[in-house]
Amino acid sequence: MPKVSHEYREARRDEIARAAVRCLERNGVRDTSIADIVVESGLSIGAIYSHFTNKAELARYIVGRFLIPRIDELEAAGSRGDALTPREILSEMLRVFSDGGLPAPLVVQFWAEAMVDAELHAEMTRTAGRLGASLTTAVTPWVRERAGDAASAPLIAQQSAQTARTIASLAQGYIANKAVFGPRDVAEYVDSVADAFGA
Amino acid sequence: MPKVSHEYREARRDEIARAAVRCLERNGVRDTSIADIVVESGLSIGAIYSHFTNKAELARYIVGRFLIPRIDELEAAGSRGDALTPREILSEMLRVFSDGGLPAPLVVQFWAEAMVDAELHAEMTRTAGRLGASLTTAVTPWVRERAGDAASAPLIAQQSAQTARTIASLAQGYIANKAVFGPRDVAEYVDSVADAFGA
DNA sequence: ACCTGAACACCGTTCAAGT
DNA sequence: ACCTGAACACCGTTCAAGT
Repeated sequence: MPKVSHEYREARRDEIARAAVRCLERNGVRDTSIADIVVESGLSIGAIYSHFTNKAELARYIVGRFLIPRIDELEAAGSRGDALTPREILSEMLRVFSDGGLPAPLVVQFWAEAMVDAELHAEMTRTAGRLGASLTTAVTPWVRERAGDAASAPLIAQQSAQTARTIASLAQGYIANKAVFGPRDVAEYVDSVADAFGA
Repeated sequence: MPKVSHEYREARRDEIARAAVRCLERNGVRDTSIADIVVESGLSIGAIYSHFTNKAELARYIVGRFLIPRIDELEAAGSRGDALTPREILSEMLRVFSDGGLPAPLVVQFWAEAMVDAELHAEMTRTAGRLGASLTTAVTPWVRERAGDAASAPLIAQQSAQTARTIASLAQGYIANKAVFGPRDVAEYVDSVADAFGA
């Protein structure tokens, strides 16, 4: 396969995906039709269907294309930092998700789509698995420090995974709450969690 | 308006709503059509449209009908209890949302619908407002106790509202996480939050 | 007043035909 | 190979007509 052709194809897919995201931000998942994306992109129905087998695959591409770089940022932040606390990891994660990321209502709509589209659910589980691994890695030093020398490696691994899932939950809680009730300062949220659930 | 007629009408709406919920639990919001509800209920298209102006109003009715009793339960629990901690309030709230309530994936799908349907969003904001008020009431004694005698009433009210929003966020986080990644024990989640964010 | 179901506008997707 | 757009099956909703 010639390289130029591959690059052209990727560029075309990106062009379509970016047009789709503009529609999604304007009207939400439910109210953007293929016809809207046709108009926004200036292409034709057939052109879109020659690059994506269906609307769900386009959604999957968008999730991968726009979310994975953010996960990479988080992973980088996690691996360069040393013994970050869950609070710091959550703050970092929400920073990644809030400024310039996909808008919160759109993230919630993707969750909902994933409940219904098995392929999208698989794609999300895959990306979320990477995210979970990053979070687990990032939180392990903190867990080890608190557990003391007596703790076995499997115990630390299990506790790290559990804490990572909790951090992911709190991030999801922030996003869902923001989507339904409007914006909230990240620092205020994290402080409030610590304040209400501390000790 | 004669009472029997009103009761008949309410019963009919309930019959339709229950048939709809059976479809929703089986196939999700996106994959249940009016035609499905027609089959499930044994009625006709027109019968449904003579009781609900459209699909969104049916969704709104379902939210009100099935969620409000749960909120009332929570309110009752909050007002009979004295100085519950945020942990206890969150546990109580999740208990209400988990056993026998609407399944988590369905709740997420309703959030997504609300992003797109203004009327449903208004209905959700209204029910969520009541929930927020209940949570605020429930958490106020705890906030007051911690603040000490020096704290002014407006400060306590503001902090109670803030804590209530945080509890709601954590509940949403639990629901979203459960919907995407599968079930998790409520007590384990709450303990893990306290453990990771304590002190 | 409640209900019926054919009809309508619109949706995602396909596919024969063009370049 | 990429693209076109008419055609198709299906969706939510309407409405003239029945009881």
